[in-house]
Amino acid sequence: MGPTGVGKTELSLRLAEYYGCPILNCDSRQLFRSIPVGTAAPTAEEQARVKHYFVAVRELEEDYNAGRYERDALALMQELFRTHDILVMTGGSMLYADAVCNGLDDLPAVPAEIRAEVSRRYEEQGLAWLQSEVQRLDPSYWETVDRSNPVRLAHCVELCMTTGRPYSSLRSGAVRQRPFHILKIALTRPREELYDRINRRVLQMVENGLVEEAKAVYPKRHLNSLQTVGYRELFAYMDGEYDLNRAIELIQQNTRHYAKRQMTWFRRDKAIRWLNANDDYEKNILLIDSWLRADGVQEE
RNA sequence: GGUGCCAUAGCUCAGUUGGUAGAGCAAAGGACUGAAAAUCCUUGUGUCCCUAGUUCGAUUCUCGGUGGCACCA
Repeated sequence: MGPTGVGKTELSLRLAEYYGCPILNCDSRQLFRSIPVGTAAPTAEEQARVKHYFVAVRELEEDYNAGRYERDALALMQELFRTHDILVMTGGSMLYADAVCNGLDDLPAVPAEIRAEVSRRYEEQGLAWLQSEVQRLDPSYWETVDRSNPVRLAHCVELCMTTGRPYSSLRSGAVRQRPFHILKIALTRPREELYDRINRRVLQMVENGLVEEAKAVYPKRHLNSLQTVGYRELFAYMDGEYDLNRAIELIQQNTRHYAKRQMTWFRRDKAIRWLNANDDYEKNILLIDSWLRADGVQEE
């Protein structure tokens, strides 16, 4: 793991080469086809070095989420562990990583008409409607939920409507035991350096054709998969809201914001072991190897 | 050269009928079990451009200066 732009790709490639194993992508946007430039997906050359899974395997239209990722990842890992002792998973989507490591509670899929209904009433009646519905349908969740967050409230209402039960009664928060050992590693580097890399990477993406890529998917801009840094700003630019330079500045800024949110999540996870992104790859790989030995995963 | 307007938080600006000031953005911190590159929450002391004057007290009024903008020559 590690914030966007910290340098995960190259270390994960070398680590996978070292152990002779494939890489499972854990990035909620690299999963999709059609947006490789803006999501900094592994290139053809990188994928030629190491077999990758979960890269460019979903259509933008698909309703994908962390729960589906958990199931897909566990199923694949069960297969791969038949022929590999070690697997590398890399990516910055923390909810997806947590879904694989700790598991999510079993929730039914929300029927499209319920989702549409909730979304319509929220648009018509605003946050107050969501708030009063949560108070009515799930008073216990109301006590703890972030009451200004429409996404959280809507999710609760959708599940109450789908199941006829309070959403909170479906939540156990239980951590699942996995049939494999997990070593969580995160890369870090000084913030100034990280922000500088992000700023430069955005410019590089534009040189690599990000604007053209965004133009190609512009007709699909309302899809959830395209509610993504780098695309939203360019869609707004194409709508004439501001010029290209402004769009680029905003992409840089929003990417920095994203990296900051990722850092907040990492700091909370005490299981994470940290690596300095400026250290030699060799040094970091040896360190990881020693952690695996200490955990009893690798034999001496 | 003349006249007018402006000078307040990193940026754009508001405001103080004279009692040392506050919004948005930025930035920082945080939350987050199915939209998660999403969504949401918290945090605002800064020679109020400089000098002198009036005043118990000036960022606020007056004179001068400096810088910027506009108009007229």
